[in-house]
Amino acid sequence: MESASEGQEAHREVAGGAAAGLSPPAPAPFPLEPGDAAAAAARVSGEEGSVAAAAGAAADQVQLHSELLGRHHHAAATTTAQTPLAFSPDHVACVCEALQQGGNLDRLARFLWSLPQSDLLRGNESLLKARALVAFHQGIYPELYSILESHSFESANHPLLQQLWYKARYTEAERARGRPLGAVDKYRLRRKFPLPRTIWDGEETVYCFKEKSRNALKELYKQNRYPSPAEKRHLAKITGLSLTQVSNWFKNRRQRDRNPSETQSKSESDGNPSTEDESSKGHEDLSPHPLSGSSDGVTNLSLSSHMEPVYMQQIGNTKILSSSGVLLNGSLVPASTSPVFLNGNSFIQGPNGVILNGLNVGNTQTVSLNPPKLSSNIVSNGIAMTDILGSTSQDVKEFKVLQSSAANSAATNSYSPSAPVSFPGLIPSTEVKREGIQTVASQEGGSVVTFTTPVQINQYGIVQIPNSGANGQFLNGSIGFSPLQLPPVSVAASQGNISVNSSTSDGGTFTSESATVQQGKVFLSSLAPSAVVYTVPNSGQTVGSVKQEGLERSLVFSQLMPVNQNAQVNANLSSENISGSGLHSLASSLVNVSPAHNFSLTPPTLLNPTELNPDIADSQPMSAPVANKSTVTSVSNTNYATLQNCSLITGQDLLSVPMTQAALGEIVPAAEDQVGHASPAVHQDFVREHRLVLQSVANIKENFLQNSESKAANSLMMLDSKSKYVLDSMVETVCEDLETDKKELAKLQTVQLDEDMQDL
DNA sequence: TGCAATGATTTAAA
DNA sequence: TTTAAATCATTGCA
Repeated sequence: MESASEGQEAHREVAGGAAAGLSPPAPAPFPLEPGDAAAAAARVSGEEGSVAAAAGAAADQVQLHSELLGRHHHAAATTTAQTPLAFSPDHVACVCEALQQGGNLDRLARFLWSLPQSDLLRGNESLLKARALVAFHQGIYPELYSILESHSFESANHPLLQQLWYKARYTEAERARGRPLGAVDKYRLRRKFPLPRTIWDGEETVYCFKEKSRNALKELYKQNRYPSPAEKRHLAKITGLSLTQVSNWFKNRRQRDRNPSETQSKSESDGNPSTEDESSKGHEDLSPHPLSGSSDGVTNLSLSSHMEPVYMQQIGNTKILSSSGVLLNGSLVPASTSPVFLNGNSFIQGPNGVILNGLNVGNTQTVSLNPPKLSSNIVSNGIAMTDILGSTSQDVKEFKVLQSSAANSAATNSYSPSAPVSFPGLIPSTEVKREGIQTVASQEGGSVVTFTTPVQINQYGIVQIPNSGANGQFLNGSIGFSPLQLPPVSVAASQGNISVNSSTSDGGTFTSESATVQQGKVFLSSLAPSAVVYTVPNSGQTVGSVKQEGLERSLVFSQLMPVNQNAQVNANLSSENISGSGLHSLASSLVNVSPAHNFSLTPPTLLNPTELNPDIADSQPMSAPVANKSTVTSVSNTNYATLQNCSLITGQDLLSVPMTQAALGEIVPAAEDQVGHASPAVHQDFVREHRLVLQSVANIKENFLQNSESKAANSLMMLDSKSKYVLDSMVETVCEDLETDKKELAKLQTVQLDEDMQDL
């Protein structure tokens, strides 16, 4: 039985068949009536009456057989076993099938009875199936069981034979008990008499769904509780379930998450505490959204340096670790203490530990941050704040800004789609659909600006404000939209929207769909593959500061960082996660990095980026693998400092390009190694990130390749094209001019883009 | 055998 | 058409 519905349907079919077509067991078989086989053969050959050559030949054979039958009938019956076979085995099978399909089991019984006991027919599956049908029809259940157990049937015949098996068991039990069986009785019979492997594929099922199907459903659910029809179809395809079953599963899952008190099972929710947490937190208040993100996609981790549970979240291509009380890429994880706000690509930990982007920084490698103060926390949703060069409030007056300032009490009230109340000072993220990005940004001043004309974003990450003239009214992100993150095609936004139709990107790392407006300025930003931006809440001083010390090559903030071969494994996945998901394998791998150096962020002082790192001023080329210095490229003057370009830029990093496919569709086979890494042959199910990681870490690759099927399913999770938008206020970023770096990066990325396009 | 978990179905609403 | 909600039917387990 493949599923509950199928099982139920199967039972109904069997019952119906018993009522309509399966008459009580026939008496002793009697000879085949002349013409039966001919008619059957004609039906098989085509329409009845349409004479074909094959049908004619079959008719001849039938005539021959009839003659044999006649002789047999009028002669000694003992000659049957010695009667030469008049039909070929194929013909016999053909007739059997035809009679089965015609539902004429009496005739089928006669036909079988008439056949010689020829070795040629022994093992003929159609014949065996016919014999099983007849045995069932006649109530000779031991023979039925024997037939079903004695031959390994093709999977195509399994459903029918399974029905026979169960129905026979039911009938036997009913006769023994003298009463009809209830559903539970039948179920217990099914458990008591499991299907023989000869008519069952052997795949274990749990509640009718195969475990791998359930895992696939769970994985997608973590990413997206409201899958699109296309996603549902794809999921149905890869799970072997029907679209209805997939829909029902999501429907039930959502419902039961909403009503944990009624149905929530603590034992069955993936062992994932965040799932329960989320359900109990009323995230369902959110309107349906393609990517809920939130804490659903969280894997419980145990970090040696951390007493609190640490969750791994994957949004698109972004893997995020967080302790409780961390705002992750727009998802709020409530905490009573030490909230840490992370942008999508980096990890920062509060006073009790360090989590960097994919890095589990152990006790010996620390990133010291000033104890954050909730009252001044602002979230940068994985985006690098980008200023508008030369812009003024007038310049951006066409942006529509919805007030959403956490620090501004007057503005905070109206904004609570997903914000737990226990997170004061945080500005919750806003779900913005990709296809129609509604920019809802916070602004300290509360002004409202609206785009009346499209905003254009060129391939160099420049967002041009319409009607702004040619004198630099751009949304320029020094680490903004990279050529690879946005297609070279400018995209337009309708009025009131900032629409970034990043058709070539689907990875969660693509945070280009971000906009922030504050203090009359518009920030459109994105993370370059090598850039990291994190916001450090401080004590509320007007000038924040960041100091970095000894941040060398080994400290990598890139999402896809080279994994240190000497990495210390500090993450322990739960058994379920380990067993079921390659994604988790990846995730665990990503945290297995042990930076060799420490750096600290000291109490605030306004630092000039150049002072912090002269390399910036020198515009050290980013041609891989360089950029080995951490750089603070901007310092907020509103309590937040932004670090950028802290990455160790390597070839891998530069090629850390998210998948270019648009949705949860086909897994795009990975192009061959772009930069000549050590692992040219990579499983094609992997998305590019996987591949790149694998290229870097051979031993991880082995883990990934253990189960390609699950990897494909997990890869799906990384392809969600939707991004969350964190709207913040009070964040002002000073962007550095990294044009030189950008150009170098652009070169490399352009090459990659070309190859991506070829992949597409 | 009871009960919880889980899949399917029905109904109403948007 | 999709969703939530309620409910039924089936499954799994102690």
